[in-house]
Amino acid sequence: MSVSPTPTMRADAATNRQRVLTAGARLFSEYGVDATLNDVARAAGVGVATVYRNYPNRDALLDDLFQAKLDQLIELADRAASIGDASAAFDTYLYSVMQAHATDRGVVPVLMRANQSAQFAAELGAQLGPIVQPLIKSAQAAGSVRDGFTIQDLCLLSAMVGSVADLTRDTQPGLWERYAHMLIDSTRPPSTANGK
Amino acid sequence: MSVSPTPTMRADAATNRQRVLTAGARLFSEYGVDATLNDVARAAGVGVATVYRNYPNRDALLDDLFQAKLDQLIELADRAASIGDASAAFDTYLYSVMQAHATDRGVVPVLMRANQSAQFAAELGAQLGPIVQPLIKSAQAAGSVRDGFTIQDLCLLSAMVGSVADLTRDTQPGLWERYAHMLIDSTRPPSTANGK
Amino acid sequence: MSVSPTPTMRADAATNRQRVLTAGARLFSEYGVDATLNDVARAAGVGVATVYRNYPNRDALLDDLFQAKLDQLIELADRAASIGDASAAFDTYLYSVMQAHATDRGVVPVLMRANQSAQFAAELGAQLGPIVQPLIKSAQAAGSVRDGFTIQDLCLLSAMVGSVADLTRDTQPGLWERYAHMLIDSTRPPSTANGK
Amino acid sequence: MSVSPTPTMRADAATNRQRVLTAGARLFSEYGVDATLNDVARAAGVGVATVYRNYPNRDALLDDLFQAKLDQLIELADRAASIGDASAAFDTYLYSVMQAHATDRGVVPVLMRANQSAQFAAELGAQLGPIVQPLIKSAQAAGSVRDGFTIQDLCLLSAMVGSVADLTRDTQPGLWERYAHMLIDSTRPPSTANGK
DNA sequence: CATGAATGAGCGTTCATTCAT
DNA sequence: AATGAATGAACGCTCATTCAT
Repeated sequence: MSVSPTPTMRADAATNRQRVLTAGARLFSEYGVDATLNDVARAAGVGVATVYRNYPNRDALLDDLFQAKLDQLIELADRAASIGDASAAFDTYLYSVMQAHATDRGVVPVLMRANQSAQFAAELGAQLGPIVQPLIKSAQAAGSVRDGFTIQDLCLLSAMVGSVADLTRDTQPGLWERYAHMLIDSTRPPSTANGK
Repeated sequence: MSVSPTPTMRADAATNRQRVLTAGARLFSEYGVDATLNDVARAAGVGVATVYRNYPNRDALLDDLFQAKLDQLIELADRAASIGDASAAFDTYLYSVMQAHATDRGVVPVLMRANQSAQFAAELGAQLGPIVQPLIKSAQAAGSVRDGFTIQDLCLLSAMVGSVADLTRDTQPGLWERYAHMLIDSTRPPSTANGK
Repeated sequence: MSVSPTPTMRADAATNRQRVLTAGARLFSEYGVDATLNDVARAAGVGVATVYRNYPNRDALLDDLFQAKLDQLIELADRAASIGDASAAFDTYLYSVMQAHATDRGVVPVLMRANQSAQFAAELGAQLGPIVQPLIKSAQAAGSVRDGFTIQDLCLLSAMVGSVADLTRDTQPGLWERYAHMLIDSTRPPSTANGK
Repeated sequence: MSVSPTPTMRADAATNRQRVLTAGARLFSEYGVDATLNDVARAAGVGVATVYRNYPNRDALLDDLFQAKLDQLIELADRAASIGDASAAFDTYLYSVMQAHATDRGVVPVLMRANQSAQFAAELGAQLGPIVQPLIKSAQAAGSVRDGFTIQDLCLLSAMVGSVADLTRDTQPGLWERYAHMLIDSTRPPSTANGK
């Protein structure tokens, strides 16, 4: 006796939604957010209408991608959190996020909607905060990150690296790293005269 | 006693060309480079074809805007150069460029073509270099700017501020200044154990 | 029992493609090849994009029309070939092709691309040759067509009739027939001193 | 001492009109009637408005070109008429007109408006008739041109050669001559049983 | 009266979104 | 529920024609 037809279909539907999401992430990552939905559909191996069944419009897909990207950042944070040394953990995390921004053309436009919509901002804070906040706090306690450094700083510093990468990708592909390091340095506490 | 007879007729055409340029600058500044040429024409109060007469294609307009923006930066540099103190001059210049990026959405996409085309890069270097290079050198000599800091750094740091401004304009309009200061700080020489 | 499942869906698409083709043929036939693709779309009762889905550009539509017109000529040739008398067969064919050119403004510009592109010329030769060549050969053997008469002659003679029809359609609709007969006569072998 | 200013200006105006006409003739001849009026103006070395001052619209220029081309045909007729032998005179004239059509892309569209407007037809008949009619008549009297051959035949036969030239110019530039000869042959009287 | 800059309707084409199958 | 063909508004751009100089 089958477990009713719906579960099966749900699985199918869920699969399709996931395929669209994955394809969208990949295309936006490689070609930027200008990729057309037809391209996404084709890449996902489904019809356009399937995309629209799952996402009423283009933005809805981006909204969902937001969560996906966010998950990615959380994953990175979890990994960094497992590092013993607080300073290293923070640096690792910040650098990995910067790298994500630099190599994935989709992160900025998808994720930074947080800065344009309170809803996204709240979402990001709620999900990322509990993991990243401690990372920052610990690093501050360890003296490797200045006071007043916030999660938003972390996000925007990374976005900046992403913007540099965007501008220089074609001509100087690795250049973003120079600025990544500069920005990481800028998170350090201001040096006092005699160290301490 | 008029200098030459032709300018009379050109006056109108030149006016229109200028109106197109200005309108383009304004639209690109406010709404980003995605503004359509029809929009530019409407904003300039001229027909589409007038835009196309002056600028055979979209890029040509950007090219011209490039020069206009460049002139703006040169103007800023000249002003800064007139400041006696080398450190203050540098800081003033960098900040003013950042401000330009932050308040004008057109600067980055128009000016940063330098990072995508050798020709623009050369132009920028040739025109800006002679004025800005001394600014940097003097500040380095004065010990307020780290060695290895280049004009490109200056451009990209400013572009970063522009990207932050882009992302936060709607919700936190003045936020870019926070990052402007952070980045200016990052141009300082690394602190030695006992400071200065 | 259906042959295959796909045709079902294709049916609609194929219908539309056919409608576009037909509308194109009609418009080009009546108004010449200058008819716009928007006109074709409107005449076909479909949106512009439907035209573009089927034919990425104007030439693609002409390419397809090329084949359609070619099929028409082949049909005419087949019909003529079924006539027993070689001379009558040739005359019938030539006249019918001339008639096609005279009454359909689209034939010349669509079909005569053969004279501008080797590819089309080859296609035309390959498809029409095997049927028309015998027609010519037989008529030559029967002494009603001069030696040296080629398929190209046949095409160009017909095109000429088309051009006359074009020029005189409005004022003297049937005039082309006069020239059709003149040209058909010009295919006869040169008369020898003592006739037959 | 100037002969009053107006005559001078008239001369200027007439000169300009002539320059436009000449430029139009040349451009249409080389590039076909699709050449833009701006092109014509530039080629004539005048502003567009000067073109429009002389010709209220594009067609008006073509109308005037009509007369120019007509003059050309008259000139050819005059030359042919000076040939002693009636048959040779006719052949020469017909061939030269065909040549004009074949080498001048403008002749057909400009001159053949005669077949689309009674007015032009009348004009053509009135101007060309008195010179060409005798040419035909004499050739008919000499037995080298069939009865019933008219001026219109002459025009349309030439137009046909022009159309062939148009179609084959790019790939087989000299081919039109083959058809010119064929068509000239077709003007001969039908051969009787015993020839001559 | 000559100039050539300006106009705007219209072309070919693309893409987010809808709808028939 | 899934497909992909169909839609039409909108873009970049051209050119016959008009108008300010």
